[in-house]
Amino acid sequence: METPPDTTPGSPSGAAPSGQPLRKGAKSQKELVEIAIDCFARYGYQGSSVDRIAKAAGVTKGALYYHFKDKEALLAATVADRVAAFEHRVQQAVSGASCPQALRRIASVCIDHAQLGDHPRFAITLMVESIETNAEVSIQLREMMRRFRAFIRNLISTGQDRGEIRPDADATAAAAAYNSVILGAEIQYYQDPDRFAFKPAIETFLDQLLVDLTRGMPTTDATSGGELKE
Amino acid sequence: METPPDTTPGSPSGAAPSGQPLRKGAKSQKELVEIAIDCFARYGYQGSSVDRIAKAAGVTKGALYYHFKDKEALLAATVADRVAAFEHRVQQAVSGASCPQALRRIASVCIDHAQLGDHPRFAITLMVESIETNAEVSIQLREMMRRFRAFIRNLISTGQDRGEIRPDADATAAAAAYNSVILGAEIQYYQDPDRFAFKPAIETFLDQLLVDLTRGMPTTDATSGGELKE
Amino acid sequence: METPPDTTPGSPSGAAPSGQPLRKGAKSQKELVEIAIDCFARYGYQGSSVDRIAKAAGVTKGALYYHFKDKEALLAATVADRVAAFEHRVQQAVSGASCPQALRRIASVCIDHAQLGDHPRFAITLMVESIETNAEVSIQLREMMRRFRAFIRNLISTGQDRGEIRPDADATAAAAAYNSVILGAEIQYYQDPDRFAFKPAIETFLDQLLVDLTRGMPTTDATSGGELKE
Amino acid sequence: METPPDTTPGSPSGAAPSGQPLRKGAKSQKELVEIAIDCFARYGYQGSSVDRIAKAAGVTKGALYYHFKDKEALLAATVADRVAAFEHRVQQAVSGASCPQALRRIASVCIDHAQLGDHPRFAITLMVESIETNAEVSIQLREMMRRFRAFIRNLISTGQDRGEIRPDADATAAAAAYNSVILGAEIQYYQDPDRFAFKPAIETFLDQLLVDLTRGMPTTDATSGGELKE
DNA sequence: TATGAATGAGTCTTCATTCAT
DNA sequence: AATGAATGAAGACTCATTCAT
Repeated sequence: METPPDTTPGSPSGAAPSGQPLRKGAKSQKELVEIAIDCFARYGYQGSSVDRIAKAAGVTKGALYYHFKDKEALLAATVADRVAAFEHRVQQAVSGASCPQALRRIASVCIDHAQLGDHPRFAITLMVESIETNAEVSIQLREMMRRFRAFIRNLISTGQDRGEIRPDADATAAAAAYNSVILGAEIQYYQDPDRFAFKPAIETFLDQLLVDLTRGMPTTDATSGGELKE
Repeated sequence: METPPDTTPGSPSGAAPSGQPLRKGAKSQKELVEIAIDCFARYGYQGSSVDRIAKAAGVTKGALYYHFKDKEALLAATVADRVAAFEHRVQQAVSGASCPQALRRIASVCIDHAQLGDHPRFAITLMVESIETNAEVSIQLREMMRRFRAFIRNLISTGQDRGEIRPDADATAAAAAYNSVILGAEIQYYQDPDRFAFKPAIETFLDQLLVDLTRGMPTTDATSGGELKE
Repeated sequence: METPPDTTPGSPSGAAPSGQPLRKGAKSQKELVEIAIDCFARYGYQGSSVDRIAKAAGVTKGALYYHFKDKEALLAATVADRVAAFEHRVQQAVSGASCPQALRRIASVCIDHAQLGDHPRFAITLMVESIETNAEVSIQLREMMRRFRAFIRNLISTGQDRGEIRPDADATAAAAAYNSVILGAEIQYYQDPDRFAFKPAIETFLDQLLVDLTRGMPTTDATSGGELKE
Repeated sequence: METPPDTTPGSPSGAAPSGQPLRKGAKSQKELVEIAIDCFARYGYQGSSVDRIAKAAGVTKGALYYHFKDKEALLAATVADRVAAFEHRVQQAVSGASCPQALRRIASVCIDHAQLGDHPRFAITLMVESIETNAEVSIQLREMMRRFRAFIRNLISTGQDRGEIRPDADATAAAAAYNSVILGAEIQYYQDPDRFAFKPAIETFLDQLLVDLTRGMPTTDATSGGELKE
């Protein structure tokens, strides 16, 4: 069970911070969080020693402790960051879309998110790891999932109100299924990126879901999954 | 990140073994594996110290090391056990069923498995944790998932050959979606057993999937998900 | 600091025990001692776990504990065995020889002993290791060395009485030097068997010693080191 | 096989370091090495637990691991230190001396070294222990011994070139004998400091050796071992 | 006579955390 | 704002020893 050393990344989020060039190893709090996210996503909380994170960031442990009370505080910061980013992204994706369109766009966002390696895997890894070992994080991530499911459910309900979705559909169950496919597909993709048919799995599901939800409704473009093409 | 102490379970497999009483707290190798599975499933590999497992089993660390070369060997034994059990269970479920029936039955088996707490969560927890930290286990679990997807794909292909499934369906993508819902639903269930609509999520998916796969085919009973009732 | 596994030796002392063929792994106390000597000689006391010795002997630890109260008792048995064997060998070598001859023969015995791998290294290894860690063994080996030095000293004194050795020689110092070369040469030989000139070192010393001790005495054959040829 | 606890020594190198007082029990890397040498010399590698060394140094195990990657790295540091110190001492001893003088001086250095308890026994203890258990250290010490033998051999060869030593002497064998006596005498001295005639043993050998090597050569003062008096 | 199973103390090592500077 | 040095608790693993059979 050894884990390979982390290749010290530069600023992971692309462009260097504008303005004053920070001195040797100096990192802003935000950057430390980004790097911690990378570690936690890859190795989990227990698998990421403070020293490993510090080394990946090119600073000493002391620097981390200067910015964060303890390891859990660092974790909390990363979780908060990821949750906010995810919800922001989802909000962006749906603005002004019909329900079917929104469902396709959100899925698309999740796929991109997972494949572009922003900080993929983070939520899933921590979700699984923290269920029995870190109540606070577990609750935060559970709440995030609840909000996400509620969001999807609302999307569908609103679609029903708008006449885009058949009124007798079970919005809660549909949302649960929707979430499940995305989550399950992501895990399989992380586990086996070369052989798991990531996008087809989600597209297949979406096609079926939308056929089902819009059965007997006036046709819209979005029903026939046009937007998921890369 | 404290984890509660494990309440020492009695012989987990039900009745005490009649006959020869071993030494104080003596446990057979098989029993040790069962208990280790419990721990790994709950706390992950890194979260399960050898001492914790030993205490849960009511033996000392030395006893564990007598039976297993090291912690990884114990892990390997648990993984092998779970993989075999899962595949056996799936085999059982499908014997003599039509494709649609088989897909419903396998889902049913997974749901029961997850809810009855046999040793739920084990595969998912280890799958996520081991991706970057334990190549051997990661490979074993990846192979298991590949086999499972191939199995589902074959089920569908066979269904196509038999005329149960529409011939132009994409068996690979359908299998990937099928796997995804189950996996994703399980995680959400473990994370939020009280609020996640486990069975409805999977049923909703299955109904849609089977409607899609059997479109234009002669109707069978299994299409209308009768068997998923508990 | 890993040590290679011991290749399970058969009966190391050559011929199988006459009479009843012992059953699987059964070993006489004598045989266990021989094997323990091998281990202790190679890896030292601390480096030879009871399990390692047992495995080398093809028995279980329990069997060792049946024959010997504890690990130290086994050690004591090996030390006693080696000390007795060494002193016996030396006694044999000198019987009926003149002092110079005896000194050559004893050296010869030591060289053969070291090179033929009877149980070489044992005394040295244990001597060095036990100085601070095992008073009993240390004393036993110290006594052995004292006896050996006294023996050599007596040999020389007797030689002086007999007129073989010049009377003003310092028998004690000569004995000390004699012992030193043998001991020091053995260590260097064990450490570097391919490159250390084992026999020449001792021969050179012996030649000089005997020239010195017999200075002004009537010449004997033994003075001119004939017997050390292999 | 119990070993007495080490009496925590103060700063072993004499006066306390003036100036900056470090943390409670803080020791410089150099000091840790000195203390480790003491322990290894006395109890060997296996007999010196990291905890024992740490306690002897008045620090915690963690402090040791802060400075040295693992126990073997600490060992390596001690070996390197000792080898360098020994070779330096020998170099010093011979500068500008004739061959016979040099041989006497080096012996003198070894005797002082052993008796003044600088860090005696270290090389011998580790040499014997590491032969089968630590290839790296074994090689380092073997190389040191080879260099030392070569050094003595060169000394003699040079003496031959200069006309101090008889040209038909076997320099290699003489060097081997020289080394052997010193090594063997040291061991016996460590084993039995009260009763082993340390200096006489070596002097006796040296006298004989120099008589032999300078046979037929113009006399020098050094031949008649004046300098070995304490 | 010997084994298989187990114990508990001890060993090497890691890690979260602290703190003087 | 950050570092270097250190701590102490915990973790993986070993080992001498015991004992029922």
